[in-house]
Amino acid sequence: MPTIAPQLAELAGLIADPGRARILSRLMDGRAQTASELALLAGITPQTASWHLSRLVQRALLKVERRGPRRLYQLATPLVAQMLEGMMTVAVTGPSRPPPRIDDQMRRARTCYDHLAGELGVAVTDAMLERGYLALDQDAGELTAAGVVFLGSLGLDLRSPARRRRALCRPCLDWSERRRHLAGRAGASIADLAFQRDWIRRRPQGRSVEITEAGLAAFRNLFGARI
Amino acid sequence: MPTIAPQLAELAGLIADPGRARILSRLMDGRAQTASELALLAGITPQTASWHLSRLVQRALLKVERRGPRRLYQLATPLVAQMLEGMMTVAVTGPSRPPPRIDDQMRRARTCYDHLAGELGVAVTDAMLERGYLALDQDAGELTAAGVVFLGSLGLDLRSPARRRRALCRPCLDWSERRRHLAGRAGASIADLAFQRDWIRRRPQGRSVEITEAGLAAFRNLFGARI
DNA sequence: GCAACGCTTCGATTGCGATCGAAATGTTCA
DNA sequence: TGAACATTTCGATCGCAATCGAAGCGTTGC
Repeated sequence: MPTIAPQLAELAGLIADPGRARILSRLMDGRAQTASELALLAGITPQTASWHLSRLVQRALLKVERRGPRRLYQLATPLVAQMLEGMMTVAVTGPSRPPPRIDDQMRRARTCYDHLAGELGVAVTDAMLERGYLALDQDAGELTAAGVVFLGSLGLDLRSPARRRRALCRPCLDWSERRRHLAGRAGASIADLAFQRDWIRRRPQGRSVEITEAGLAAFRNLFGARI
Repeated sequence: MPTIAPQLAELAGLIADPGRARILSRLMDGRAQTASELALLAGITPQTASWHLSRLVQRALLKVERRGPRRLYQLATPLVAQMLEGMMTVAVTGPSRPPPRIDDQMRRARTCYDHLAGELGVAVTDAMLERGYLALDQDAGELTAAGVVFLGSLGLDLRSPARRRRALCRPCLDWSERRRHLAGRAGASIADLAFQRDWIRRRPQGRSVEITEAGLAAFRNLFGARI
């Protein structure tokens, strides 16, 4: 009875190394990084990092792009990000885990591949739930008619890719807040909007984002988020 | 900058062993198995299996229940199943992976923790999509009004747990068919129904299920599934 | 063409985890 | 209480993968 267990084990083994795990979680925001940057981040020498990166690329967890003499690495597909997101969720949901000391900026606001996470992500999601724009349960979610109208008023048309379908969303379990927040196409659209309108800015390194003055006002007034 | 990378690596390391991976994928159907059965399945001695199982329990991937002199192991939470499902998806989505030889029965019909998968799961999902009962995209899904009515006619009331919310569903990427199929509360309800009405039966071992004569007729006539 | 730089390949070392035999523990039933 | 059985603990062995120094490769720019 051949199963996929060997492939599962192989995949897990690729993530099981601390250095590779650091690299992968750093790339969770979808941006690309050079090999040197990743080596520095992972606390290993460039040659070791190179070996790790080549394995990750070969197994198609990462893709690489040559930019001049340097190579830029990033997650191969959103599917990989989603998988890592699920693993992180379980990783912090453990039994009597020592409370994971998480970077304050990271906890405050960050991106989770394509959508908002941290206190900001949860606050926005809570506000949308309260206003009846959204329904989320354990493993599925739905934008209400009022929600479609609301996002439409912000200039987001979530019907664009496939007009026969309504706007779709899914819940993502936040590993710092241990609360569900909005992901999926709706979540990604809101994050895009926030960057476009300069409500949030990426910090030079790390996945955390900075909430601007305008952003704080927008999230509070437009969304009703308590943040 | 403390991150969750170490915990991610530790978790992955727990899945990275072939024996443990076999055990985990065997338990993906949510049922419990004894330590001996799992040892036999994984092809290792009972003492080695015991060591693996204790690690999995300690890290809260499994929970154990004592039934007389034997111990029954099963996945600790649905969250773990969902994580493994995501990993399996990536595990078979690799680049030039040698075509994973998958057990025929397994490919035909199986359960994925709480919902239908394999050809059967995909066929039922396709039929529901065609009839406009369902909308699925990359990472979210939605039951239409017609879908709620349809499932209601089968005796399924998906509003029960929380009446303020509509019936919710999510897509699950099938690792044998490489196609999306219905999961979430709606998917689980349909699978429950199928077991209750004896449309499908669990095979003594493994996660594959047998489609009964009545089941074949039901899936074809009631759902319009081409199977 | 040559130097500078980023990255990769090679080779040798090291440490940790998987494994199983042997023995201990625990549970049920007579 | 004692026998039968499932499971766990202990101890020793073994193999593999992570690591880094040194050297090689490839690209860019002068």
